[in-house]
Amino acid sequence: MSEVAPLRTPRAATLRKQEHILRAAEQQFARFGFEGVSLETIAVNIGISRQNLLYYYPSKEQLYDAVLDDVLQSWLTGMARMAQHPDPTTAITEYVAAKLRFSQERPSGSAVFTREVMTGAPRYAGRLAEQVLPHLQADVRQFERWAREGLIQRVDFTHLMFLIWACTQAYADLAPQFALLLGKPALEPQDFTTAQSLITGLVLGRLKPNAS
Amino acid sequence: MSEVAPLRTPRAATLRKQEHILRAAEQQFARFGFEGVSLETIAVNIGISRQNLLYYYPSKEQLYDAVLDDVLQSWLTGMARMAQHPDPTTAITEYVAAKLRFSQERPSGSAVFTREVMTGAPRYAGRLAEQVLPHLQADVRQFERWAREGLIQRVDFTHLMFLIWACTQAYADLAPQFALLLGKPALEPQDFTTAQSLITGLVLGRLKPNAS
DNA sequence: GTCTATAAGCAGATAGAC
DNA sequence: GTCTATCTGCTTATAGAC
Repeated sequence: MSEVAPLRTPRAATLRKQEHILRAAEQQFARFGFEGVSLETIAVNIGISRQNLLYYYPSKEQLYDAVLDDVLQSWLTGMARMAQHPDPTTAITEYVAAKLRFSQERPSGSAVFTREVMTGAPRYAGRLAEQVLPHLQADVRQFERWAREGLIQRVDFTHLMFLIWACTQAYADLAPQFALLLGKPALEPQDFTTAQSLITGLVLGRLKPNAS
Repeated sequence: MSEVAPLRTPRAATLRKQEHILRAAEQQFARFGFEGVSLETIAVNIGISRQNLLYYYPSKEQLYDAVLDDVLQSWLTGMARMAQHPDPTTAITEYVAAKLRFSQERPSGSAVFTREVMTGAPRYAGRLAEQVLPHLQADVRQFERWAREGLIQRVDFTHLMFLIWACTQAYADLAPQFALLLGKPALEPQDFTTAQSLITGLVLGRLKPNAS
């Protein structure tokens, strides 16, 4: 009976260590994908042994799933927020800004997702459909509402969301390439500002009611 | 002396087999990245042995380099073509169309690149700067010329190219996710048509001289 | 909780027979 | 050119001492 308590309520130190492992794993999976990462690399990266890592996450697959779940939550909140704004200009501007901020502050999160999708999402197709699809549909319905109210032009809003994702995620996934071609070691805050106004301008310009 | 000929001019069968290996490798590297692919998998995929594959490509790294080089050539021709068109509307429309066609017909090629870039392009940073950068600069100069002639609005053309790449490549790299969210097993020709008019509309709408 | 030791398997690459 | 055999090293995972 004295065994029950420690199992149900892990100590703060345990939670912190799990979080630490999770972040290190996110960065490694982002760069090399599930198959390309060794638990040894993740472990030494944060100064623990491979065996100790396996104590906290019993298998490589469970660790990977935990990383994906952690990233997904950050994604969905942004999508949920857009469906609530009454004004399309504000909603879109803030959504693009939030998505780009995520790319800037946590590029690994975006990259893990992109890699998973590129392999055909074998480990994640289910959760993708169950959790992302409802939010996507809610956002598309919001676009349709704005269109009916005459606030925006009508286009294929699902594909428009795909393109917003593509543009904002590129500033995480393809950041090394962009930086290289800009002749700098890494993207600077100014590049994200430029990207934000450019992406927002592209989308809002196309949706403006009086435009063709 | 009779040894020289076969070494210098490989027979047609050899060339065909190299090409066969190259295509199989491209698909595997696209899905699983350099570290995630085994030569065994590539070999059995086309019905040869791992050792026989190593006869044609002496190492995994040389095979990977050959794949990247093959893909890069297809990329650069499209970029070179845009710098030649006198009319921005035609040039941009055709560039987007060509880029999307590549994503549709050869998604693996795009994915190998994206994966390489996402790992920080350790094997490819040099060639990226040497071969892609000149074409990017030529295209940006063409945009600047159009802007001086009053044919288009002035924006940050380098980042605009980044966004065009992001949008068009997403229809290769993220195609599985898009298809899943659209409720179909794979993207259909109609989806690429929708994407093409949407992307072209976004870019041309923003560059239209009389728009803000 | 963290360690050492080790199992069991697969990777890339080479040597040499045919 | 294609094969069998083999080397070396690294991978995930487990067993068990402390």
